[in-house]
Amino acid sequence: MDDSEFEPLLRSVDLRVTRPRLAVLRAVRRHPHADTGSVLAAVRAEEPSVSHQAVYDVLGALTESGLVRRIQPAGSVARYELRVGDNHHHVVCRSCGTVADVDCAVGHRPCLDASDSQGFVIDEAEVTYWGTCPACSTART
Amino acid sequence: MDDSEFEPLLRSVDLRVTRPRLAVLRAVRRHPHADTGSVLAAVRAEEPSVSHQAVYDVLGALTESGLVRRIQPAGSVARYELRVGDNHHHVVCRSCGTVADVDCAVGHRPCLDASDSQGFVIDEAEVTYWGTCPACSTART
DNA sequence: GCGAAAGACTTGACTGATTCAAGAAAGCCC
DNA sequence: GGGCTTTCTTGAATCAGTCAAGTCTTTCGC
Repeated sequence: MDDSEFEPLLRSVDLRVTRPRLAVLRAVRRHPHADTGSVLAAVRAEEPSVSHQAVYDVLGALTESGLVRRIQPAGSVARYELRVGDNHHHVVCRSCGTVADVDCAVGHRPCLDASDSQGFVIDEAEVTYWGTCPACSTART
Repeated sequence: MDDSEFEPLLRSVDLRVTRPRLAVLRAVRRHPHADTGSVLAAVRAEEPSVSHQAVYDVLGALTESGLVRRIQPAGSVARYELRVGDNHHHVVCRSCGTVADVDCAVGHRPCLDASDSQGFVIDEAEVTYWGTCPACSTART
């Protein structure tokens, strides 16, 4: 409900402050790992006239500027979360697709030094853990 | 061209040996990291009458049985490679989407022990490196 | 080898996330 | 407040992937 932090955030990356953008940021903060559809629904709860295209545009702009982080586990649509400074990773449930945050076991950037990078200039190492969430583990028993 | 190895492979996982399946396996071996469309094209080069649905079905079956591995970096369609025993990872070019193999820096399963797994039962840790491939690095200069 | 049962393939339609394009509206600097 | 630029709305299109129904193959017992 407190947008005071989002406004300067947007300005800091040279993005104009608009109602749709603030609404998207709020939605992403309240629903971590939400997909575009969920963000759209959350945004419309407070700003009914926002178009789905606007949400795509905004999420794209925020991702490009680094304010939000886009993740897309195999078999899933794109999901978004507020970019926080830490380099955390994600666990994805193979059964229901739920995503949860996981701090990296290694204190610092994990495995960032590939032994043989094939000449690629690597700038990020993304780790995705796959498994079964508590709910699905129980259900399967 | 030597299918002698694929036939027992299919039987070992209780899959019937069919022309489409052998063709898909050959295609995946010859084109590592190929997407479904490329696999379809390669398959049709030798088996013109194979339907696109068959390729989806076959890739699904092979993935499920563990003979091939499906990877899907964010923003990319699904890509496939022959499952080899090693636990290698991938570098993806942010610019052109090219995928290359990378041996893991850590000798064994990297980061598989998440510090806090949120109650998830984790069975795999997937690492994706993001960066710029040699060709795109050069082009951008 | 032969025939039945199960599994796999073909055909054709459909879904749903994401993107493209053109014009209207709003934010920002002076 | 005026005007330029960016952003948003509207509406259509694309494209990977999926669904469904019916036909053909592979397998396996005899």
